[in-house]
Amino acid sequence: MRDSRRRPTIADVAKAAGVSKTTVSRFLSHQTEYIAEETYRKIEQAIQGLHYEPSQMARGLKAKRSRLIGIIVADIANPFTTAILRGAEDVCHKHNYSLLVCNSDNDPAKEQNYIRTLRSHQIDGLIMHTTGYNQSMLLALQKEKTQVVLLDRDVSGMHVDLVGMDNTQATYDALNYLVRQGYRSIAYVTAPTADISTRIERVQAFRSFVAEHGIEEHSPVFQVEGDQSLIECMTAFMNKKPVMAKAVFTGNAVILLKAALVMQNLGYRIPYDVGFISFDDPDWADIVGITTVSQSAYEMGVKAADRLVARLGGDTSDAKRFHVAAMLKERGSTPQVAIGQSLNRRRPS
Amino acid sequence: MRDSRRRPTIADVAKAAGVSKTTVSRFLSHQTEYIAEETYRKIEQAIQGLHYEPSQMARGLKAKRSRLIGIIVADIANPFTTAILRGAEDVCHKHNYSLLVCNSDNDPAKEQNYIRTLRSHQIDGLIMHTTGYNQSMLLALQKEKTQVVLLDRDVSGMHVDLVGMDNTQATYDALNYLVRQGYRSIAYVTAPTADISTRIERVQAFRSFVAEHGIEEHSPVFQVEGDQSLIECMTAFMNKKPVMAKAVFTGNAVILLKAALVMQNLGYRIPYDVGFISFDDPDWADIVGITTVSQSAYEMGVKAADRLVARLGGDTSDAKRFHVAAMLKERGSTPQVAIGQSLNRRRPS
DNA sequence: CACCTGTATGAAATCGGTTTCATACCACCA
DNA sequence: TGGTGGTATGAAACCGATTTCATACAGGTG
Repeated sequence: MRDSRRRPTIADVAKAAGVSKTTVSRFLSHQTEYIAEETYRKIEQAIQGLHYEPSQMARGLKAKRSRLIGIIVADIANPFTTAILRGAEDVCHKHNYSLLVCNSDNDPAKEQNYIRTLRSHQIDGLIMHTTGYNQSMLLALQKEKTQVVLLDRDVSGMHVDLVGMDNTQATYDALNYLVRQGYRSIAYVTAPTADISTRIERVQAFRSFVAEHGIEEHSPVFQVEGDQSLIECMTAFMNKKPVMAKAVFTGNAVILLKAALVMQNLGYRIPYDVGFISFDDPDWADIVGITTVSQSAYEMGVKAADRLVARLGGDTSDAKRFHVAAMLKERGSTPQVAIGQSLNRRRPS
Repeated sequence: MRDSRRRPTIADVAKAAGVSKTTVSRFLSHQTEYIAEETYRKIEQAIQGLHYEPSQMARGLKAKRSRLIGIIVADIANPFTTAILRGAEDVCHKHNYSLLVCNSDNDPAKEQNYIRTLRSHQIDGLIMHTTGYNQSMLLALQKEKTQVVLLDRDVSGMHVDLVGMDNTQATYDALNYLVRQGYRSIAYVTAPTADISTRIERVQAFRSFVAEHGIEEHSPVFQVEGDQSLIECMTAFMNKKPVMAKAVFTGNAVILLKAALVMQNLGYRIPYDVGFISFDDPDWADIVGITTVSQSAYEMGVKAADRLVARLGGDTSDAKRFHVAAMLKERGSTPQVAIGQSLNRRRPS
């Protein structure tokens, strides 16, 4: 007599169906070629009757597959991350994988910790939105046949698929647009670049662009950490002479929000006193009217998970870089201004 | 000779340290009472040298604990959900649990599917932001000693901890505030209530309140599904005579955003033509200036995970309901208006 | 009839840990 | 000297699946 407080095992099913564990196992893994119809039905009934569900743990132990995919994201509060999660989750679910979600908070130590945990759970694959610091652990993971796909950010020395975007191109596109709109003093505001490839590439692109266009003197890069430094940077930027059409270009939606709030608190109005553009495209950009460089994060999550599932399915083609398209979404925060037009240019009466 | 492409096992460690698997296992589970200092050191070194990490799969198989906690959320794109995830993740990480995140999309069938999957992964506990329909499966899970904590939404007949808020009270607080501000025609806009307890409670509270205050005639409840029906509802509400101070009360941040956009597209301005208030408190409410009923979702996530961890730690006290405080955050979208004041009351020149 | 082949099934080993039970050693005591 | 008890360790069973290998039976062939 089985009691219902214990999960049924394959042995219970075997007994109920009057066959051996082996046969049940064959049924479970769809090796039905040599199973008699009669037997098949009996097993089917036993499983239904017992509400049997095979244990992934036991399964994975022998088969060395857990059907778990780990994903380490840098900041779970960021809408960019959320969209990625949704994309990855959709794909994983479709292929019967489950997602172990970890939030590194952009902290390399926490990230390392999570890599260990995920390894202990025998994840089949890992989607990595990395801080960029844990190269050696990732290489070791890879050597143990755990598939890795990098998302958005690169890790030097890793020869794996990467799904991201062309940051240099996107930065140039945004800046070209701003210049066309008449802005000649642009501040790029980002979290500290640290070892994060995306941020580094964007800052480099920004610096090249403003140098090429001769506006580097009025176009600073601010690496801000914490609210106080943001306030100081914004204040300094807005006070800098000579007054001319200024715009703030933020590196992601979290900073965008903070920067916009700071501006508001300092008494500046968007776009009357300062233009705004940002990487990422949070859903609220629509209602506030912020021009953005949208990188379909959902698509990135989908693509990364797709690549991982393909690798797990035996795809051994060369590691590749996949770029999702960046799209400039023009909204009210970057109106056309006369070149060199000064601050307070169109504040409504 | 072990090759580095195979993960080291406890047997490898035992061999390297010159002891038995048993002793290593004791070391791993901190039963160090009877381990000689010399032995302890040798094991420690072997583990370090091999980069050994015990397999949770193998561990869990015998010990019947996976150190996995499942969480099924209704909508991963909702900032409310994100905040919950962050809270739950923080707690789980602290207690060395990992989070299996599933997104039901408010679809009972998908939810059921996920419950099965999580069961197959032998989760130790489940945090459930439920569609409300899968009571029997949850009861079965519970019978198998999987701890369940409900989040935000109730499931009838389940005797487990629930972390949520006092929806009736919060609804009354918000409506009392609106009435004090002078609004007499309030539309409550929600996704279809279906079997979701939170939504049902709020709608009931809304109906009671408007009846008690004699404003039910001008205060409809809209259960909207899809953008088209939202447009129709908003149009009807704004056109309804007699014109008087109107406000829209949305059931969550996702609908808030949609409704606000619809209003904007219809040419109405917030708050000049219509007041806005909403449940949830997305980060962008600050910059747009939307008054909200904030229910610290992060705290809810933390509390739910805390309860679950406590239960897993052996807490067998009676199932309880935990209410996080709701807080009215007054912002620009609900200015004081003269009672009965009509539409377009303060549109700026 | 002996032999082979294809079909259908089961016994037992295995995965990497934990747990139970046994035991060897030493010190101490009567 | 023999018994007792605490310390330190290991052999083997076990968890619930998969996988390898063996085998029983039916029907066809020379």
